[in-house]
Amino acid sequence: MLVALPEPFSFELTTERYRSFGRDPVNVWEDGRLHRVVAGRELALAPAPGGVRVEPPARGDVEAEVRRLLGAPFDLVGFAAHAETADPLLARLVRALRGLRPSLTPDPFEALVGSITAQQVSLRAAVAIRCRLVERLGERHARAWAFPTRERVAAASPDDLRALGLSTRKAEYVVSLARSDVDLHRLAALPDDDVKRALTALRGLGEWTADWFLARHLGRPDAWPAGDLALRKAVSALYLDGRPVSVEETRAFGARFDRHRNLAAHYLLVANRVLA
DNA sequence: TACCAGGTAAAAA
DNA sequence: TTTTTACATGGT
Repeated sequence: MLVALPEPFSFELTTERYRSFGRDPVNVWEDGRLHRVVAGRELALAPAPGGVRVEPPARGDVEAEVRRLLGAPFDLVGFAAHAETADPLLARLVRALRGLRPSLTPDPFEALVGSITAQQVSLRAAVAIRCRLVERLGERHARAWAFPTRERVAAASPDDLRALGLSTRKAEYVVSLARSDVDLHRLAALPDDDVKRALTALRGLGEWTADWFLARHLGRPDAWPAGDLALRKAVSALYLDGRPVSVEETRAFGARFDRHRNLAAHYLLVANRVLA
Protein backbone atom coordinates (compact mmCIF):
# COMPACT_ATOMS: atom_id res chain seq x y z
CA MET A 1 0.00 0.00 0.00
CA LEU A 2 1.08 3.59 -0.58
CA VAL A 3 1.34 6.08 2.27
CA ALA A 4 1.37 9.60 0.86
CA LEU A 5 3.74 12.25 2.19
CA PRO A 6 3.65 16.00 1.50
CA GLU A 7 5.99 17.29 -1.18
CA PRO A 8 8.84 17.71 -1.07
CA PHE A 9 9.93 14.40 0.42
CA SER A 10 13.22 12.53 0.10
CA PHE A 11 13.17 9.01 1.52
CA GLU A 12 16.94 8.84 1.10
CA LEU A 13 17.69 12.00 3.14
CA THR A 14 15.02 11.37 5.76
CA THR A 15 16.38 7.90 6.55
CA GLU A 16 20.05 8.98 6.36
CA ARG A 17 20.32 9.09 10.10
CA TYR A 18 19.47 5.41 10.36
CA ARG A 19 22.53 4.55 8.28
CA SER A 20 25.12 6.89 9.76
CA PHE A 21 25.88 5.75 13.29
CA GLY A 22 26.12 1.98 13.27
CA ARG A 23 23.75 -0.96 13.49
CA ASP A 24 20.35 -0.05 14.94
CA PRO A 25 18.10 -3.06 15.53
CA VAL A 26 15.00 -0.83 15.94
CA ASN A 27 15.35 0.95 12.60
CA VAL A 28 16.91 -1.61 10.29
CA TRP A 29 18.19 -0.53 6.90
CA GLU A 30 18.28 -3.45 4.47
CA ASP A 31 17.97 -3.68 0.68
CA GLY A 32 17.10 -0.02 0.42
CA ARG A 33 14.16 -0.41 2.77
CA LEU A 34 13.58 0.66 6.36
CA HIS A 35 12.28 -2.08 8.64
CA ARG A 36 10.60 -1.07 11.87
CA VAL A 37 8.02 -2.44 14.27
CA VAL A 38 4.95 -0.20 14.33
CA ALA A 39 2.04 -0.98 16.66
CA GLY A 40 3.33 -4.48 17.26
CA ARG A 41 3.87 -5.41 13.62
CA GLU A 42 7.02 -5.19 11.56
CA LEU A 43 6.73 -3.03 8.46
CA ALA A 44 9.04 -2.54 5.50
CA LEU A 45 9.11 0.99 4.09
CA ALA A 46 10.36 1.69 0.59
CA PRO A 47 10.44 4.85 -1.52
CA ALA A 48 7.53 5.28 -3.93
CA PRO A 49 6.18 8.15 -6.04
CA GLY A 50 4.33 10.54 -3.74
CA GLY A 51 5.39 8.84 -0.52
CA VAL A 52 6.39 5.36 0.66
CA ARG A 53 5.29 1.82 -0.07
CA VAL A 54 4.38 -0.01 3.14
CA GLU A 55 4.33 -3.78 3.43
CA PRO A 56 2.34 -5.48 4.67
CA PRO A 57 -0.67 -3.13 4.26
CA ALA A 58 -1.44 -1.32 7.51
CA ARG A 59 -4.45 0.03 9.37
CA GLY A 60 -5.16 3.74 9.57
CA ASP A 61 -3.54 4.38 12.96
CA VAL A 62 -0.41 2.61 11.77
CA GLU A 63 -0.37 4.78 8.70
CA ALA A 64 -0.47 7.88 10.91
CA GLU A 65 2.56 6.63 12.83
CA VAL A 66 4.45 5.92 9.61
CA ARG A 67 3.75 9.45 8.46
CA ARG A 68 5.15 10.86 11.70
CA LEU A 69 8.17 8.58 11.44
CA LEU A 70 8.92 10.13 8.06
CA GLY A 71 8.46 13.71 9.23
CA ALA A 72 5.12 14.44 7.58
CA PRO A 73 4.12 17.14 10.13
CA PHE A 74 6.98 19.50 9.22
CA ASP A 75 6.20 22.61 7.19
CA LEU A 76 8.95 22.36 4.59
CA VAL A 77 7.31 24.88 2.28
CA GLY A 78 7.12 27.59 4.93
CA PHE A 79 10.66 26.75 6.03
CA ALA A 80 12.02 27.10 2.50
CA ALA A 81 10.24 30.43 2.06
CA HIS A 82 11.66 31.70 5.34
CA ALA A 83 15.17 30.63 4.33
CA GLU A 84 14.91 32.28 0.93
CA THR A 85 14.02 35.65 2.43
CA ALA A 86 16.05 35.59 5.66
CA ASP A 87 19.16 33.47 5.29
CA PRO A 88 21.00 32.84 1.97
CA LEU A 89 23.25 30.16 3.46
CA LEU A 90 20.30 28.23 4.85
CA ALA A 91 18.48 28.68 1.55
CA ARG A 92 21.39 26.94 -0.15
CA LEU A 93 21.21 24.05 2.33
CA VAL A 94 17.46 23.72 1.86
CA ARG A 95 17.97 23.36 -1.88
CA ALA A 96 20.85 20.88 -1.44
CA LEU A 97 18.85 18.80 1.04
CA ARG A 98 15.49 19.10 -0.70
CA GLY A 99 12.90 16.80 0.82
CA LEU A 100 14.74 16.09 4.07
CA ARG A 101 11.99 15.55 6.66
CA PRO A 102 13.47 14.92 10.11
CA SER A 103 12.32 11.53 11.36
CA LEU A 104 10.13 11.70 14.47
CA THR A 105 10.49 9.00 17.12
CA PRO A 106 6.89 7.79 17.49
CA ASP A 107 7.11 6.72 21.14
CA PRO A 108 7.95 9.11 24.01
CA PHE A 109 9.65 6.52 26.22
CA GLU A 110 11.82 5.35 23.35
CA ALA A 111 12.73 8.97 22.60
CA LEU A 112 13.79 9.69 26.19
CA VAL A 113 15.74 6.48 26.78
CA GLY A 114 17.45 6.98 23.45
CA SER A 115 18.53 10.45 24.50
CA ILE A 116 19.79 9.29 27.89
CA THR A 117 22.01 6.72 26.21
CA ALA A 118 23.37 9.48 23.96
CA GLN A 119 24.19 11.93 26.74
CA GLN A 120 27.85 12.95 26.68
CA VAL A 121 29.13 9.98 24.65
CA SER A 122 29.64 9.75 20.88
CA LEU A 123 26.64 8.65 18.85
CA ARG A 124 28.56 5.56 17.74
CA ALA A 125 29.02 4.57 21.38
CA ALA A 126 25.40 5.40 22.17
CA VAL A 127 24.09 3.27 19.31
CA ALA A 128 26.24 0.32 20.35
CA ILE A 129 24.92 0.51 23.91
CA ARG A 130 21.31 1.01 22.78
CA CYS A 131 21.69 -2.01 20.53
CA ARG A 132 22.55 -4.21 23.51
CA LEU A 133 19.66 -2.73 25.49
CA VAL A 134 17.20 -3.50 22.71
CA GLU A 135 18.41 -7.05 22.20
CA ARG A 136 18.25 -7.66 25.93
CA LEU A 137 14.86 -6.17 26.78
CA GLY A 138 13.14 -5.60 23.44
CA GLU A 139 11.04 -7.94 21.34
CA ARG A 140 12.42 -9.60 18.25
CA HIS A 141 10.46 -9.60 15.00
CA ALA A 142 11.59 -10.70 11.53
CA ARG A 143 14.38 -8.20 10.81
CA ALA A 144 13.72 -5.44 13.33
CA TRP A 145 13.26 -5.33 17.08
CA ALA A 146 10.56 -3.48 18.98
CA PHE A 147 12.11 -1.03 21.43
CA PRO A 148 11.83 -2.25 25.05
CA THR A 149 8.52 -1.31 26.63
CA ARG A 150 8.37 0.92 29.68
CA GLU A 151 6.97 -2.00 31.68
CA ARG A 152 9.85 -4.26 30.71
CA VAL A 153 12.43 -1.63 31.67
CA ALA A 154 10.62 -0.88 34.93
CA ALA A 155 10.96 -4.55 35.82
CA ALA A 156 14.71 -4.54 35.17
CA SER A 157 17.29 -3.51 37.73
CA PRO A 158 19.90 -0.76 37.33
CA ASP A 159 22.53 -3.50 37.50
CA ASP A 160 20.96 -5.19 34.47
CA LEU A 161 21.41 -1.99 32.48
CA ARG A 162 24.84 -1.32 33.89
CA ALA A 163 25.87 -4.69 32.45
CA LEU A 164 24.90 -3.40 28.98
CA GLY A 165 27.41 -0.56 29.17
CA LEU A 166 25.34 2.27 30.61
CA SER A 167 27.01 4.13 33.43
CA THR A 168 25.70 3.45 36.95
CA ARG A 169 24.13 6.90 36.86
CA LYS A 170 22.40 6.44 33.50
CA ALA A 171 21.14 2.99 34.47
CA GLU A 172 19.44 4.63 37.46
CA TYR A 173 17.98 7.39 35.26
CA VAL A 174 16.47 4.91 32.82
CA VAL A 175 14.95 2.62 35.43
CA SER A 176 13.57 5.46 37.54
CA LEU A 177 12.07 7.07 34.43
CA ALA A 178 10.35 3.80 33.59
CA ARG A 179 9.06 3.45 37.15
CA SER A 180 7.97 7.07 37.54
CA ASP A 181 4.29 7.97 37.50
CA VAL A 182 4.66 10.55 34.73
CA ASP A 183 2.27 10.03 31.82
CA LEU A 184 4.62 10.63 28.91
CA HIS A 185 1.82 10.60 26.34
CA ARG A 186 0.05 13.44 28.09
CA LEU A 187 3.01 15.76 27.50
CA ALA A 188 1.92 16.16 23.88
CA ALA A 189 -0.94 18.38 25.07
CA LEU A 190 1.38 20.88 26.79
CA PRO A 191 3.18 23.93 25.38
CA ASP A 192 6.95 23.69 24.86
CA ASP A 193 7.96 25.35 28.13
CA ASP A 194 5.68 23.15 30.21
CA VAL A 195 7.04 20.02 28.54
CA LYS A 196 10.56 21.16 29.37
CA ARG A 197 9.64 21.86 32.97
CA ALA A 198 7.94 18.49 33.37
CA LEU A 199 10.87 16.58 31.88
CA THR A 200 13.71 18.41 33.59
CA ALA A 201 12.00 17.81 36.93
CA LEU A 202 12.92 14.15 36.43
CA ARG A 203 16.38 13.00 37.46
CA GLY A 204 18.66 12.45 34.49
CA LEU A 205 16.65 14.57 32.07
CA GLY A 206 18.26 17.99 31.52
CA GLU A 207 17.55 20.77 29.08
CA TRP A 208 19.35 19.05 26.19
CA THR A 209 17.23 15.91 26.58
CA ALA A 210 14.03 17.95 26.85
CA ASP A 211 14.91 19.97 23.75
CA TRP A 212 15.49 16.84 21.69
CA PHE A 213 12.20 15.41 22.98
CA LEU A 214 10.42 18.52 21.70
CA ALA A 215 12.34 18.32 18.44
CA ARG A 216 12.35 14.62 17.59
CA HIS A 217 9.30 13.24 19.38
CA LEU A 218 6.80 16.09 19.43
CA GLY A 219 8.12 17.76 16.27
CA ARG A 220 7.65 21.25 17.75
CA PRO A 221 8.55 23.89 15.15
CA ASP A 222 10.71 26.01 17.48
CA ALA A 223 12.65 23.34 19.36
CA TRP A 224 16.31 24.33 19.28
CA PRO A 225 18.81 22.21 21.26
CA ALA A 226 21.31 25.00 21.86
CA GLY A 227 23.28 22.82 24.27
CA ASP A 228 23.94 20.18 21.64
CA LEU A 229 27.63 19.87 20.87
CA ALA A 230 27.09 18.81 17.26
CA LEU A 231 24.69 21.70 16.65
CA ARG A 232 27.19 24.15 18.12
CA LYS A 233 29.88 22.75 15.86
CA ALA A 234 27.56 22.98 12.85
CA VAL A 235 26.77 26.65 13.56
CA SER A 236 30.47 27.29 14.03
CA ALA A 237 31.53 25.54 10.84
CA LEU A 238 28.74 26.77 8.57
CA TYR A 239 28.35 30.36 9.74
CA LEU A 240 31.39 31.45 11.73
CA ASP A 241 34.37 30.06 9.87
CA GLY A 242 35.06 27.56 12.61
CA ARG A 243 35.10 29.96 15.55
CA PRO A 244 33.83 28.04 18.61
CA VAL A 245 30.44 29.12 20.00
CA SER A 246 29.10 28.90 23.53
CA VAL A 247 25.74 27.42 24.42
CA GLU A 248 24.34 30.89 25.08
CA GLU A 249 25.65 32.19 21.79
CA THR A 250 24.06 29.24 20.00
CA ARG A 251 20.77 29.88 21.77
CA ALA A 252 20.79 33.51 20.62
CA PHE A 253 21.77 32.46 17.11
CA GLY A 254 18.52 30.49 16.87
CA ALA A 255 16.55 33.76 16.70
CA ARG A 256 17.15 34.04 12.96
CA PHE A 257 15.27 30.76 12.46
CA ASP A 258 12.24 31.92 14.46
CA ARG A 259 9.23 29.63 14.01
CA HIS A 260 11.46 27.15 12.11
CA ARG A 261 14.24 26.39 14.61
CA ASN A 262 13.60 22.64 14.63
CA LEU A 263 13.99 22.24 10.88
CA ALA A 264 16.95 24.63 10.86
CA ALA A 265 18.73 22.57 13.53
CA HIS A 266 18.23 19.38 11.53
CA TYR A 267 19.32 20.94 8.24
CA LEU A 268 22.49 22.35 9.84
CA LEU A 269 23.32 19.00 11.45
CA VAL A 270 22.73 16.97 8.30
CA ALA A 271 24.50 19.51 6.12
CA ASN A 272 27.53 19.46 8.38
CA ARG A 273 27.50 15.66 8.22
CA VAL A 274 26.82 14.85 4.57
CA LEU A 275 27.77 17.97 2.59
CA ALA A 276 31.13 18.44 4.27
C1' DT B 1 47.97 5.63 24.95
C1' DA B 2 45.56 9.20 25.45
C1' DC B 3 41.58 11.99 24.33
C1' DC B 4 37.15 13.28 22.68
C1' DA B 5 32.26 12.41 21.98
C1' DG B 6 24.99 15.35 19.85
C1' DG B 7 25.18 15.82 29.20
C1' DT B 8 23.86 15.60 33.98
C1' DA B 9 23.87 15.83 38.87
C1' DA B 10 26.34 16.47 42.78
C1' DA B 11 30.46 18.10 45.15
C1' DA B 12 33.52 21.83 45.93
C1' DA B 13 34.79 26.50 45.87
C1' DT C 1 25.94 31.29 43.41
C1' DT C 2 29.34 29.57 40.17
C1' DT C 3 32.85 26.16 38.92
C1' DT C 4 34.64 21.53 38.86
C1' DT C 5 34.37 16.61 38.74
C1' DA C 6 32.90 11.67 37.87
C1' DC C 7 30.93 8.97 34.74
C1' DA C 8 31.56 4.28 30.94
C1' DT C 9 31.95 3.16 26.09
C1' DG C 10 33.66 3.33 21.15
C1' DG C 11 36.54 5.29 17.76
C1' DT C 12 40.90 7.38 16.40
